Amino acid sequence: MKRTNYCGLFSERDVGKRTTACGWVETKRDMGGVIFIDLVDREGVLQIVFNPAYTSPEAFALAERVRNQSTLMVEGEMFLRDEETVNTKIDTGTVELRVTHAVLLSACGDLPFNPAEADDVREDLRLKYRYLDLRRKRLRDNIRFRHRVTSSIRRFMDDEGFIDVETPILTKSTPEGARDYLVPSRIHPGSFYALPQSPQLFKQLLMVSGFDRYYQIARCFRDEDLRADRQPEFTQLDLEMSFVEMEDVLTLLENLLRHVMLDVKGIRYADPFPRFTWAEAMDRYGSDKPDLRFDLPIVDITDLKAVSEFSVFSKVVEAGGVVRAITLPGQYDLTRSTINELTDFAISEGAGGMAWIAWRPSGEIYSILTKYIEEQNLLELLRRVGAEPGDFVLFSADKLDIVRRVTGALRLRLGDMLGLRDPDKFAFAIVTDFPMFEYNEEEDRYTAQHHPFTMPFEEDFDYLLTDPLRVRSQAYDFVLNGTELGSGSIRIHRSDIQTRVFQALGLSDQEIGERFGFIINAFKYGAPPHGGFAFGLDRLVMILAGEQSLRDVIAFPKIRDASCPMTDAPSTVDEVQLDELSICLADAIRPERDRAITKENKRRAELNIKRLAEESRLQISQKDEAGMQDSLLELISFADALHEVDTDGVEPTYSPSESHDVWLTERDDRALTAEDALANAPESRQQFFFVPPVVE
RNA sequence: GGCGCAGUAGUUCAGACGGUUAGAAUGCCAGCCUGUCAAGCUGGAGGUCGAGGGUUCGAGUCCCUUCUGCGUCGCCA
Repeated sequence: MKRTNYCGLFSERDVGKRTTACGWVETKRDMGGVIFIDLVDREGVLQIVFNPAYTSPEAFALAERVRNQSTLMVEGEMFLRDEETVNTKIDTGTVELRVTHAVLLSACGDLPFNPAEADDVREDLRLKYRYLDLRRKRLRDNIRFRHRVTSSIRRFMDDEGFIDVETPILTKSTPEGARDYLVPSRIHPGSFYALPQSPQLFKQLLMVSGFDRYYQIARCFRDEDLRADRQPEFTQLDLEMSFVEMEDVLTLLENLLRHVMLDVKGIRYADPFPRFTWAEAMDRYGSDKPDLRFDLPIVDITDLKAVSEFSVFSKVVEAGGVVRAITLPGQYDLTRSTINELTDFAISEGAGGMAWIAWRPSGEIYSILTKYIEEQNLLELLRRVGAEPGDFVLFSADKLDIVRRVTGALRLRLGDMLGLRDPDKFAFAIVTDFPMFEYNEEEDRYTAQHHPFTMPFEEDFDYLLTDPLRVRSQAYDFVLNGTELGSGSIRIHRSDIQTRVFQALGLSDQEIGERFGFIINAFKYGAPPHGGFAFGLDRLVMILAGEQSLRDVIAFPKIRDASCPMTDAPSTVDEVQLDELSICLADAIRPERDRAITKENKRRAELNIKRLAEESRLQISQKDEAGMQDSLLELISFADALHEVDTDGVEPTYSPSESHDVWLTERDDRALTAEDALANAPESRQQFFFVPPVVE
């Protein structure tokens, strides 16, 4: 079975040639005497024509009854189309294959939905039939685009001397970070592997081993709740470099992203990627992942005279808070309801309220603030925030972290409102100097903001145990369009510093030893200074492909409850498997599992032995009835179990008897002696199987 | 776990104030049709209005409970 070419790749060069094409029936146009079929494969569409003038009667009959999404192989001659029948919408629109012979390779049954026009179909249905869903051009294009991104990355990493090394999927659970996916060990009852949240420790150990430059397109697992941009298993480009400083890693990453953007999007970036320290990003954009597709900067006005004149502001300042503003150029005429919506939104983000100024083009300042603030001070304020007549200015005053959150959220909301978040624009940003720790109120301890292997700034070493919140780390993020693409850091390569960081996180010496002993140990045998990065490949592809959900760039994604509608994973397993793993389920989830048993009980009720007995003209006692019921149920469940058995690829069995079975065409020609045949008989006499008498 | 949106034919959707037999498009089945390209025309089948309860003479529509999907917050070093 050979095709001449992909459907979508035929051209006028093939005209006049004997041609074979294979593909899926996308649409059929049956004119009665002539039938057109759009045959598609991954490369595109080809029109094939059935006409009794040149098509065999069998092939024509096939074309009449074939249904959409069936697979066909057709043979015929390629013709140039008449000028008026050319279809400019498809690449092969100037030619058509006139079919002489056709084979139905596989018929398509009733479709749950038509993949040719499935863009609006319910997502859960699409995911249940993901193989059909993936026939859609849009998804196919996404998956192929993803492949282009990964190959571009691999080419770059290769050229830069990085070595692709695989790291374990079955590994050790570590207490920091996200919830682990656990895998029970059969050989070590009660012990568990964890699936890696990232190859973090292994890549650091590869640096200790001297590989110098490592990368991997690695699957990572985190057992946390899903979002449109978050899957429980996802893919990272993971890399690590030795004998480097932060600048080296940032330069490499920037070059990588430039390379990829040019490769897959044809976009060349003239300027260096904008860089901010964490504090700058938080102050100017109210976020550690600023969306730089638009400006709308946040401006601090805490020190202005105008602020001290308005008591709502001045009280905040006296309490150590800040006052900040965002200017919307040309938006002086926002409606009252829009302003109210923005105010409600600010309040929902934690603000107490939202003051604002509409500076009319006439120069009139329209605002409640004019009642409290002298005009000259108000003008100074407007100058500070860069406003001009015709602009709208809004304010947030509160504690620093609240103002950052509120202004950051407002800025994005305003960006959406004004249509500034252009999906065709790709704005990168680099954020550095993250705080080393943050305080976790729930656990009443500090946790690492990046991860505990991040090197603090040397000048902050002394605060590690005295004032952890003051410690900055040599960590950095790459941000694209307001989404965190990934993060990295220079790592700790000295065991003494690593130990102090663990102590700052509140880990006891014993915990440190048990959980991380191997890496602290490794650093005792000569470790290079090293640093690296990991970025979310799925997210990068999603943004570049212009999709809103990771599910549209992953071939077989999970849904919101982390399950897979197609395979029904995760699923319960039988007792035998659990026993082997020394696992017993909590009482609380038993009822769920006992559904199978309920089914059994239902069957018991349906099984009317008395009636069976009457129909068989048998008289049975009550005791026999119960026994019979049990035996029958046992038989039924045995049949069920047999039904479940996967017999694909199992050797057929043979009967030694001479009798013919019309269904069983295979024959076993081995000669069988009587001894062989009776080998398992409980009792045999003179080559006969002895059967004890049943009826006296 | 909280909040929001959605659930009506295989699919995508409409369904006023609660009122006859719940509609459309598409798909499916049958018939017609030799140049279509989202082919067209004629006819037909197809519904537990997510499920359960309530109010009512009467519920797709109102009320309560519940299930499912999506989004969002918590969570995600």
